Amino acid sequence: MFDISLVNLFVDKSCTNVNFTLFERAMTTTIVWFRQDLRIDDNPALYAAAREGDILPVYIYDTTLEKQHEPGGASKWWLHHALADLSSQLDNRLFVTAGNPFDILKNLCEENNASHVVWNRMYEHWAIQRDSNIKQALTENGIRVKSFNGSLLWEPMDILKKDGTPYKVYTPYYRKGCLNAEHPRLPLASPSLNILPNIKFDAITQINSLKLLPTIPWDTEINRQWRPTSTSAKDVLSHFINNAIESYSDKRNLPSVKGTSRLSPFLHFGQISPNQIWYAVHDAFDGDVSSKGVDTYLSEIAWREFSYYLLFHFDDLGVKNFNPKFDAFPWRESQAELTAWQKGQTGIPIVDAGMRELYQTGYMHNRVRMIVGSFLVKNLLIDWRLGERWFWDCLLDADSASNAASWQWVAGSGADASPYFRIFNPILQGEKFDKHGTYVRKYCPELAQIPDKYIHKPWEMPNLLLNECGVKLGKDYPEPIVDLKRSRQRALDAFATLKETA
DNA sequence: TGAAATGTTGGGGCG
DNA sequence: ACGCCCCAACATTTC
Repeated sequence: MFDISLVNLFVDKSCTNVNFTLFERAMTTTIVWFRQDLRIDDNPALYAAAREGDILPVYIYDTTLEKQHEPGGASKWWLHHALADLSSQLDNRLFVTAGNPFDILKNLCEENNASHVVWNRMYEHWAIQRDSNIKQALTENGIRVKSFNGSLLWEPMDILKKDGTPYKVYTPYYRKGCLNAEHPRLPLASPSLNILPNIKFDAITQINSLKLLPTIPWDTEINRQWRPTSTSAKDVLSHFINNAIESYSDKRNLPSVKGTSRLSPFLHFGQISPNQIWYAVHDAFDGDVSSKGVDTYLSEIAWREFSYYLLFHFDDLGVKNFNPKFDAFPWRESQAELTAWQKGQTGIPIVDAGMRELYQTGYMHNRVRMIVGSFLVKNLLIDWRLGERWFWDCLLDADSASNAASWQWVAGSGADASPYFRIFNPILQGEKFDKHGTYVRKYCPELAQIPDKYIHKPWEMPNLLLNECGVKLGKDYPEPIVDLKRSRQRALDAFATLKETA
């Protein structure tokens, strides 16, 4: 549960309207502290600051974070490029540095005679606490501080049940809570900026000094697949709206088809806002968003909101079972099996293809995320938190809210979770969503010659035929590390022990 | 936003 | 014509 006084410090409802007036004085210098809002358009903090006077745009790589809150390897890669992009849009006058945010902000205020600091809010508990402390300390130093909502359609504290408590189930949260609440803020125009100081930084050197890029070049495939700029985010969005959204509900589950928007990393870093997405979709369909594909897509955007909502109201979502019954769950410990899963060497083709896609490209198709998650938690009985950590390190779109909520959902320990007995059969999932093994063949090329009939279960193939396809199980491709049928039963048995103790 | 086990139905082969 | 079995196809229940 959250501390209400902290929330009050953190929230200032008076500035959630579009037509806010930030400060009384006509001309001021305002530090805009960029965090996960790396865009110029529809940026409430930047917009408010620009209307009032000069701005000093700053990005601080926070070196005071606890280890588990530091961005993972893939995230850092994206951040590097997103910062370079933002800086170039700010005429190479984004001040990039690393250290303790409070010290840096305070010094910058003094050096530049800046009297105001603004930022867009984050919703992790540690970030709320950090930001509250900074706000208080700066205020005590005579500096005025305002925070804004730049990353959510609906503020978590505004959507509550009639009894004043937060929703725990997605559908009523979205359909009753969100859709009946005030409409989300319309996207803000790009402000004209008067940036101080009037010098250009060597942006690349500054950003390079954060050492966000990998020392060994594992990012070649990632470089090929992604353009981590805010311009690219808009292109990706309009391409999705023009070409794919209407068939979204049919194609979003097919990992060999680009049927999803692939906007998640842009959203995570705030290179595009949910408001921009929301209204671009509404505008494209003249407000009629009732068709299957469009409705399904918007409800996925709302799942992201729900994840932030849960993280805000239940701040240890990423580390503690939402359903405490799971605290007694008999997780297995097997480093060998965890490693096999991480490296895509489980012997189950659709699982291995997904894990290899993740490792090679920094991304995994959503349907496959569910399949590999179910496999880790249910077939291997490995704690969902270990899966969460691996995704955190490998995903370009790693996001503490979505990651925590989704893993708890998969594990069955979360709010509105998939019931524990819903155990995916990766063979059937493969046959259903990757019928011809296109996806498997792409990421498991050693299986490329295997016919459709056996592509999701090569161990059932007669040895003679396997030889013809050039595959020797246990050598070219692993034997399955678990028996699917037996491990399914083992999971059900393990789950049954919870029921008895409950 | 499951899968497997179990139950039901109905057509066709066959004695 | 009839009963019986088989089994696919679908529905329901259970985990």
